[in-house]
Amino acid sequence: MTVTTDDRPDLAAMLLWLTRALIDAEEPVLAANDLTMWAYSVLTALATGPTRTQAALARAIRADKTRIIPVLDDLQERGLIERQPDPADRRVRLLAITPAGRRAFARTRAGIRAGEERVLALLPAADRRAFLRTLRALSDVDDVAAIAQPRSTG
Amino acid sequence: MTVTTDDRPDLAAMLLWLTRALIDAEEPVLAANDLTMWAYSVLTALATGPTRTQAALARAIRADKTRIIPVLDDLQERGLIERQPDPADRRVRLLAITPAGRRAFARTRAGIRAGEERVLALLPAADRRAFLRTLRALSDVDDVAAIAQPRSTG
DNA sequence: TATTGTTATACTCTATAACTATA
DNA sequence: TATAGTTATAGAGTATAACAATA
Repeated sequence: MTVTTDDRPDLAAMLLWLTRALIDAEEPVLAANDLTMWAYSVLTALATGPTRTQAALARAIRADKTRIIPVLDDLQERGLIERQPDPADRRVRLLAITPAGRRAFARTRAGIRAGEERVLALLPAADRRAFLRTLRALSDVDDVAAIAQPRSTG
Repeated sequence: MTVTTDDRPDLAAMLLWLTRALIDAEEPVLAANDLTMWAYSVLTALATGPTRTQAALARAIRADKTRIIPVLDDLQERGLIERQPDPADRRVRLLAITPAGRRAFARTRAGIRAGEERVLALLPAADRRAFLRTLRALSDVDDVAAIAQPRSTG
């Protein structure tokens, strides 16, 4: 035989179902902290990364630049982030998370991580470590989509 | 310290990015075979599972029952599936994949698996095996969302 | 000429409600 | 009274185009 047909669902299908289930499970946690998934995504990027401008933020969280504007408006109104004009480039608005924003982020992430722990607890410790390590490696890959294309090394 | 804050992105975030990249990569394969993601999903269920009715199919692929009707119409018109009234229950229409549908499915899945192989090839063989095994275990879990909820064991 | 941020709009996707025909 | 399948519609989510300000 020329092709090995593993008797398993497609990789993307398995990933999609698992991801959807986790995101569904996180919804109540986000709601309890008055955050949408996008708002949490923004706080995460500002709390953990060097993001400064809105364009950089949009790239960091893989969102359209127009997508996040209402989100930023809301977070700013609630005092969770700050937006200040950049004196060096007056087109740009510099973003920063506030102490209140950092607290909201920490609280929310703790809830989300707790839910993830309950799922990961289904796995033997060694499997769990290996899974997280490999998943992290794959999600660190620059352009998975390009690698999946034929002749991507042209 | 009471809580271990792993220095990593949230599980769901890593999964979501990886999944999106894979699905993006599969789009050209699906297009080359004149199938949407939902159509491929339907063919997969009918080719690999015991699905018989539309309601069962909708449950199997986690879609709303109204969601798949235009998809079934199209697949039937193209001769890739058959829909026949069930003599035992005249409300029901029994679904079946045709030989042509089976060929289209096999061809498409081969293309999708090839793309997945290129991504999985980034991993050491042992990591790859462990990742697939664990992912399969997690995606086989009945209700991940319920497990992620606090007090789910009531 | 290109980029940042913004608004408005159009488009896609999905769920909801309402219906029929059967059970 | 409940279920399978269908249709039409409304809602949410997203991207696109066009704009003003600045580089």
